[in-house]
Amino acid sequence: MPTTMKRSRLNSDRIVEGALLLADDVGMGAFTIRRLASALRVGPMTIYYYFPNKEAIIDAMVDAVYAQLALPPTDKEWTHAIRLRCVSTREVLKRHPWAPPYMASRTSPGPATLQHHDAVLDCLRRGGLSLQMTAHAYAILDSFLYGFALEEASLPASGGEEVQEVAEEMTGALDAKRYPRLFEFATEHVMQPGYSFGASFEFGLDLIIDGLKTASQRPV
Amino acid sequence: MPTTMKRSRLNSDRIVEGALLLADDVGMGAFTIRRLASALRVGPMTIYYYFPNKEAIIDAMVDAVYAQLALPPTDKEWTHAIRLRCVSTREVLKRHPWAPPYMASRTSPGPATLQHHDAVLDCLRRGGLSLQMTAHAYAILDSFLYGFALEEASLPASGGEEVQEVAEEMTGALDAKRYPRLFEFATEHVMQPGYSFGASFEFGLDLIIDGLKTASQRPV
DNA sequence: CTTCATAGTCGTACTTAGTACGAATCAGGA
DNA sequence: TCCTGATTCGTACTAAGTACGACTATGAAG
Repeated sequence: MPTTMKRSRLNSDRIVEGALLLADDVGMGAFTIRRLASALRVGPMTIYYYFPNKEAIIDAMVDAVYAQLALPPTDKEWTHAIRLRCVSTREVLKRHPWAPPYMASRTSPGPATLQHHDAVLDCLRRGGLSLQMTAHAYAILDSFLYGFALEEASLPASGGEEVQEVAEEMTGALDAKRYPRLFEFATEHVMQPGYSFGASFEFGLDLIIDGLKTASQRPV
Repeated sequence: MPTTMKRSRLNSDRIVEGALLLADDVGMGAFTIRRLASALRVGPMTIYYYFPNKEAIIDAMVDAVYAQLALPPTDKEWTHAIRLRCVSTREVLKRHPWAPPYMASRTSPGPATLQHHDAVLDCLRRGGLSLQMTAHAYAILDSFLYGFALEEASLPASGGEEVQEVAEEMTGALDAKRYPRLFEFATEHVMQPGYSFGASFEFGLDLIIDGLKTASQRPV
């Protein structure tokens, strides 16, 4: 064994990788240096050889998330390209439900973050949108993406029938007289078979992209 | 002085009030029981007479935020009523930039929260939207509101020219060759006089409401 | 093969949090 | 006056982030 030593050496990438797994698993509330170190089987202080502080680790985590987002393909019409990028973003954010608040609030973007933004801006500009319309489009789309991910993150594993079960519990404790519409909504929609919060994602995404397309075709 | 004693007694409302002020001021990262107690001029443990733990305080804070949101007026067309409610929500969230992640993720809603949701659902249903379309509308609108507030919260006091200054700093450290579109966007749009991120809010809100109106008028 | 500089790792300890436990205080009624 | 329940808080335990400096292993120089 020439350069590979018995216990593979630690490095920043391995730390970020472990950090993502830990955050995905326990959430940022329980994400601590000590737990991260423990997961990596090193002492807590070892982390500080590679990162100056916890903030820097979170910065790197956020950039690692951006790196997973599909860039809008350059050979498609901008509406289709952006749609693919947004669907990909939603998939990634489902894997990293802790991420949206951190993605929206970082002030020191990493290289993957910059590259991603540059690619999205390029897609919109090449699609013929004005700078003003590009700004609107990007703000609206990302607000929707972050907000939707935020809401989806609080749902119980949005796949199965757990949503219905939770809804049943909550509805039981609900005053049907005081909140008739909530009651109606819960019993006649959420608790129905086939209900899926996620279904609103594609509907909303298409609604927004259609609106942007129309607006961008309007004369000044 | 009959019932009013020298030092007004503490109570849950006063605690929540102080908690909102503190969180608005220092953010949730620095929001601690000790600081809250200090601001209220009591010992840290006094808080625990009124709330079982920090989580319960945050629940109460979130409900207090919901209590500030204007309900959609019942005597207007649903699109106008919802629009007013959304504009109000955005104003409130600007005052409480810490709130969106907490509002989206609470699992024990308070009375103001329930009432608000009930009123919004009522507005949409009375406007003729199907349950399915109501679900879409609510999910999309709130995603947009939370996401937009989340992004706006990370901006430097979105009013003045600080945005331009920060943009100039960031642009200075930016590789214009590697990220040409970011560079273009920063120099030719963000740093221009009159730029305002917030301007995208009303544009996006109207785009979404228009889309919802159109969709709700389509046959099944 | 020994020696040593260096990269990498961690033991210890200080500071700040949340909060359990129970003692101290204070107001009003008996 | 004395008791009782409502408040308030002092003390202390546990868990974090992280400064500081010591310890170790590895590969280069002699």
